[in-house]
Amino acid sequence: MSCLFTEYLLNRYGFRMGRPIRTRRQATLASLAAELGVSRTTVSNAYNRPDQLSPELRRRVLETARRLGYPGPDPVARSLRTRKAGAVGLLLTENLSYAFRDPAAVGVLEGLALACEDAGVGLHLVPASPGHEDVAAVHRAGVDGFVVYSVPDDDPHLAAVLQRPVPTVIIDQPRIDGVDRVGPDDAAAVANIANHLVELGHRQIGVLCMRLARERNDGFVTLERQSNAHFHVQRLRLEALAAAFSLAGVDWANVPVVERFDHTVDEGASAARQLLDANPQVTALICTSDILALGALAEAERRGLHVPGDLTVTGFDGIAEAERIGLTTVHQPVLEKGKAAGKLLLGASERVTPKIITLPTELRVGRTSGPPRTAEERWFGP
Amino acid sequence: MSCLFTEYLLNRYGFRMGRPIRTRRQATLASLAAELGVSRTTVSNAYNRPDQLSPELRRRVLETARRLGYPGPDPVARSLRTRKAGAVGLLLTENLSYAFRDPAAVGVLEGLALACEDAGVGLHLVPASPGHEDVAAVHRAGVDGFVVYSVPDDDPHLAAVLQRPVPTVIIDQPRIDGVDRVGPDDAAAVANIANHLVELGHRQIGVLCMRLARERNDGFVTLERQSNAHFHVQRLRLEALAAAFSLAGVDWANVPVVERFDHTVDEGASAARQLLDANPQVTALICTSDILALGALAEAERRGLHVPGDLTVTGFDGIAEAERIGLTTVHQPVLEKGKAAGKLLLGASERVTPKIITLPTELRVGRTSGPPRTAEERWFGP
DNA sequence: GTGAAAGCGCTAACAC
DNA sequence: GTGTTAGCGCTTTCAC
Repeated sequence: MSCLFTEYLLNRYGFRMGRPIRTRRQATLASLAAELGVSRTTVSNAYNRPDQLSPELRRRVLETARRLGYPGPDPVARSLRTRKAGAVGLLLTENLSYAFRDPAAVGVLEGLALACEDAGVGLHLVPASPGHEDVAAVHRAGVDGFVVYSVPDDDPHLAAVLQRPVPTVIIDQPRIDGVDRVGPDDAAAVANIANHLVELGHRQIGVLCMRLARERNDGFVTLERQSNAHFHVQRLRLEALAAAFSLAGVDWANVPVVERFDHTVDEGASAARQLLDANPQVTALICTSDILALGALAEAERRGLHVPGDLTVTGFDGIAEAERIGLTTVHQPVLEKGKAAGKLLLGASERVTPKIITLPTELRVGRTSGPPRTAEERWFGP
Repeated sequence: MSCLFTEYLLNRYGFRMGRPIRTRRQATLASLAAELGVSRTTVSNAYNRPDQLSPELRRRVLETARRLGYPGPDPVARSLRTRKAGAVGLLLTENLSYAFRDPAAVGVLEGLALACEDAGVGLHLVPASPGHEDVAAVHRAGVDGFVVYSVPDDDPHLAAVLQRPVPTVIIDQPRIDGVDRVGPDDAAAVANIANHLVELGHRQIGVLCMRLARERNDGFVTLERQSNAHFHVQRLRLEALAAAFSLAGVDWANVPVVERFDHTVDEGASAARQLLDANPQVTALICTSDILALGALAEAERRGLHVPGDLTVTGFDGIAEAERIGLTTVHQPVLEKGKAAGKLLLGASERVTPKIITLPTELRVGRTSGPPRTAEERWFGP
């Protein structure tokens, strides 16, 4: 341990235990070569092509490097020369906490990280502040490609990414012609859940959805805002719901839809409260994410509503906690989504035609959906 | 949108819609300068020091850049020149899934990411495969510093990090002299929970803990393995428990401790099963993480044990789900941990004396701990 | 098996 | 306000 410590000081400050060495951090491949009386090529080879040296010479090089506190070839200089950064960038705009608090997003992140790990490349999280239009961070990122996860179609960071001369893969949204994309079959997924509710007999429904644009609008959503949503996944889900319920005779214009900017369980609860306060007749609450659904369940409990007797609640994503409590939801393979994006990107160097990967989803009926009670049952018990 | 598409193709492949341009990707700061008949400095200034140019000239430069498909200064070349990578590396060895499945780890990640975002620097996840001793990834990472999160003290990646001439901050473990560290006051935290259980009257206890070393050992843990653990946080927690219960007259040598390599709810359940099968007399299960505790609760339910009547279960970390279900646990400010590490690192350039930050923890008594039932009560009801 | 030469693309003094 | 000069530290043909 003490050895690690000593070396750390030596490398970081250029001295051992208070005894300063000539100059702080000067060792370089060239200086090492000079010290050894060999050429820079040889030193470089000692690190990158061990088979091009005699083992003995190599040992000497490494040994001297150690003595001089040379930490090996500088990664940045190497990247410049080889034109490979050894990292892929990840852009997830609009509030980092959004990403890390959502297990579905974390799943994507994990999948992507695994794919990167397999390929031995780093994953560079681009600092894209929320309001802050600090596009510079995108320009500053030394990466061989970008993965963009679920951003609005008018995101300036996205525009900056597309300007960079490297391949890009978009997960979920937005859809851009000519750019690789990985996403679930949203329309089918939502149709599934809608049909499930229709068959159970629900006609009085309400919807809780995530943000539809970059500006905050915590409250009811007009039809216009629904169809102008800049997050096309949310737009698509609403459209699919509208289609399915219209077919069942429900007038979509009368279906209350409540939006939340922040994606948290608490916001889900408050959204449910807002919706139910104004529409107590609702028998089913469709949420466009499990997180929101978890909040809706909490609110149902607070109101003393029995689920699913008094209120059916459904989610979207299939996160672990939802599964543990038996939430009816649409499961999507988030890990695979991230992995697929990673693989697509890492293999994208040569391809010219863009690739679209659509992942399957699965309706998982749990304990939170059931037929609505009749008014009679509601008053007099089942 | 179509505009984005066109530009993307132009930048990535060097042509517009199938019409190839001279050579694929040649535009560079120098070529731009040549085209414009100005010096490279001027072009550089157009991007980095807008105040050093006439607005008119700057407009012309940017306009020409756009026409030529010049995507702005190459980040890697810039990094080489400025000696700033604009990113910090994060090392979390030993299975990435471990990190992403554990909300406590995700919290740290989030905090760190927020700190980076504030500073406008990227967060570079170093691909450190589990068994794979691919230390090269550490050497290849173009970063200005490293944060190391909870790795064993004999981790080769850690050794490689300390060899790099950049500042380093370690979160949780290991402790290394001379290296900055951020962590909770583990000993106090564990003592708290131990005293809570002692006061409730528990003397027949069992412990579920996370991996203690790099090799897998799913099962009971000898005293020797406990005191040789390479993850000092786990070692410390066990030692603190031993101290507290010994004081209460419990012979620690007889306390069953079950270890799990993988950190998942399912493994927590199986560990609980293994422990309770062999020690049915146990009245309290102390888990060194909430994840394991969640599993223990599931197993208790499966066995028909009433919590806390038949079995008390405690966790560690204070993750959101634990809070929602009322788990008795020790809460630690994971987000702050990540943030503190980030700030420490980002401000570390000038400091020479190492800094240790200890974060407070808090015992949160929930619904899963209570006094043990007497044998009589167990058979005949409360 | 080893070395010399030629940059990768950029920024930062400092002079004009 | 603009240009000249020097590298940042490395890899990579291609001769020897």
